[in-house]
Amino acid sequence: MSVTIKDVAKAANVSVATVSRVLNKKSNVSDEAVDAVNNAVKSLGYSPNYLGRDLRKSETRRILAIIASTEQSFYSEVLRGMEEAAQSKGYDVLIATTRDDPDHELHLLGMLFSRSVDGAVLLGPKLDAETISELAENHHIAMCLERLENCRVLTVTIDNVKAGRDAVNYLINKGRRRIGLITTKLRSQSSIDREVGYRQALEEHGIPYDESLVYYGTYEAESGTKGCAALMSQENKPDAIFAISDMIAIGAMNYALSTGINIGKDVLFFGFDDIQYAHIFVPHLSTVSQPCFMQGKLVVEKLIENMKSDEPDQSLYMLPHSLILRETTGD
Amino acid sequence: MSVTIKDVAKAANVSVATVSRVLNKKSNVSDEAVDAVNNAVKSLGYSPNYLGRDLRKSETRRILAIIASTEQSFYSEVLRGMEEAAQSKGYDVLIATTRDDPDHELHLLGMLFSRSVDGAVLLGPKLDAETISELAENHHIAMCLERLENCRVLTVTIDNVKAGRDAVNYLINKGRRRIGLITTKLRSQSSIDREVGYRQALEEHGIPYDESLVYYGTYEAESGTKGCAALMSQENKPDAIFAISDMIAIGAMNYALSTGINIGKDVLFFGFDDIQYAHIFVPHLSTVSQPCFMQGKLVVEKLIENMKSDEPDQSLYMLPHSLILRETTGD
DNA sequence: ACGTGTTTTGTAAACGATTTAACGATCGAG
DNA sequence: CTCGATCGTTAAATCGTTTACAAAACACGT
Repeated sequence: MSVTIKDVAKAANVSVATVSRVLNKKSNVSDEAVDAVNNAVKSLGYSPNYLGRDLRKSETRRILAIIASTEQSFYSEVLRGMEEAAQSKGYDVLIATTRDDPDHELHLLGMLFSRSVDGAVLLGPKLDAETISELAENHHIAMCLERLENCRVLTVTIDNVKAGRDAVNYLINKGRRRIGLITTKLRSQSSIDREVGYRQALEEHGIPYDESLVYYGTYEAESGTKGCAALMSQENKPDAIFAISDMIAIGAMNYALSTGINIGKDVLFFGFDDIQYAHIFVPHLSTVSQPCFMQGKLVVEKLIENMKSDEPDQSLYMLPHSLILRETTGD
Repeated sequence: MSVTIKDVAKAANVSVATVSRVLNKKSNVSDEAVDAVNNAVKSLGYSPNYLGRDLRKSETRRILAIIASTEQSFYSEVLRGMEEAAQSKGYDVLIATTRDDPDHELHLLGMLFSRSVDGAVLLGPKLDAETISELAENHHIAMCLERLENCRVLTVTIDNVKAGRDAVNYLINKGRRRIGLITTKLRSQSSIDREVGYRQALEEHGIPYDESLVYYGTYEAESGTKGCAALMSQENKPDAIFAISDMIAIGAMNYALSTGINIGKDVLFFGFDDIQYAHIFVPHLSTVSQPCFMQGKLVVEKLIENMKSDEPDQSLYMLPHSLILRETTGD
């Protein structure tokens, strides 16, 4: 059917071993042989079957990035970082989506178990810590953006507790005391951490925690709108709102805009992630910025190191975040 | 090193053929053998090496989606459609990004040439029509969202000419005569087509084409802002603006908002794509909606059909679009 | 006991590459 | 002139599966 290394060997009048050596730029091969092989390759339009090659070498030089969906443009920079690191080591990055289904996530990890990729990075896993820990014992798995409590897996993320604390501290230092929190009911560790940070900031300043200022919704913008409406329609209105994602913050601001609230004066808004729209939406949103590119780069670098070593690094790396101050905090 | 089918065979006291038969749920194998194999598999923690399997069967049941970057959340629905179709036929979808580099796009297609995937779908290719046509002669390639002039490749997209015409006709029917166009300098076929549609609509209504109403920029929101500023600061101001993407339209509206223009009355705005932010941004954006999910689904269905047939379908399928009317056209 | 037909099993040959071991040729040194 | 080292090359083993083919086991009617 299709042209194999044998056909090339025949056409070049050498053995398959010689063809292989030429293709892999090994030494010990005469100039004439090199030319003959290259000509044969070109004239036959040969390209090597990697299934055969990978089987023999038992490595594919491919890494799988498993994400929930491509919807969050937020992942984009992380993936770029991953690709940068991968490329510099001669690896490719493939992406697959779990559609928020743990079973499908497991199915995708099957590519790892069945040797179709050399390693996998989970960005926002749906599987539980124990399952992942066990799988990571025998396969090269890492996590990025999210950490999991008690998970024995190489992880690269930021300190979400501190980030939440920093954001809320900033609002407090701006003289605000009644700070609303809009978060999610279904909790990822990062949203839990951010809420913990929120509480710590209040505590540091002796502000009592008030559950009427906290709204639990979903990750959608609409949920932010609802949350803002709920918080604003009660007696004890907040004078600032911290949303655990920019999307939620933008939804919340939509409500504020529609009711004539002066954003940045009457009520301050703080988001999280610094997505593209955070500085397109008017008024521009103050937010916490994660080093996305660096996280992606680091996790792949460490993962590849692990693939070479037999004493795998299971550390938790936390990269520094920063506050981006824009109009919604009056800056 | 790792456990193979041979180890399982030994542990279960049967031949490798029997193990293979059990694993592939073939008939003609006794219940005792099935049990013995399953137990061995479980106790050894065996999972089959797909490199061996794929090599033997010379198929991987994987399809590669090649996109420019994961930034455009726009692709998300298309990919979901692709996955839906793929899954129902027992295929997986992998995603890889070209980073707008034709060389890298070719490198990724290498996965197809080297039999690491069975087919590839290009979403917004950087390679030229002739190159793609040639490659498609010997490999299973399809295109989605974008078409290429004179490209002999299975393609699923919408009729961008008609879509552009429909959008502009709508503005004209709202009584507008000076309709601005904000498009891009670096042209994809779809943006060319949309501009053609713009001209056709003007012509149909006897409105002369006025090049001072057309701005050529980039795909960024900022470019929309600049474009709007340019169009609005001249003498012959437009009374409506058609942007070839929502992102550009939102950027354009940012300028309008900052200068107190009454969007939806003084100036109407029409976007393209119906991205998530089109109905989050205030005022809500009127736009052209593509059947993203369906395009993804169809292209994979047709591609898989092609993989089974030896007379590959190279048709151009154009799915119907629709106009979404919101506040920016006064609806 | 024997042939016949039906399951169930095992053996061995692929699949397409890399790599090891072995070979003959060439060359320099003693 | 011979021996050992070096170089270019080849034949064959190997990677982990699937599967065509053959053999074995079993059931059954005669």
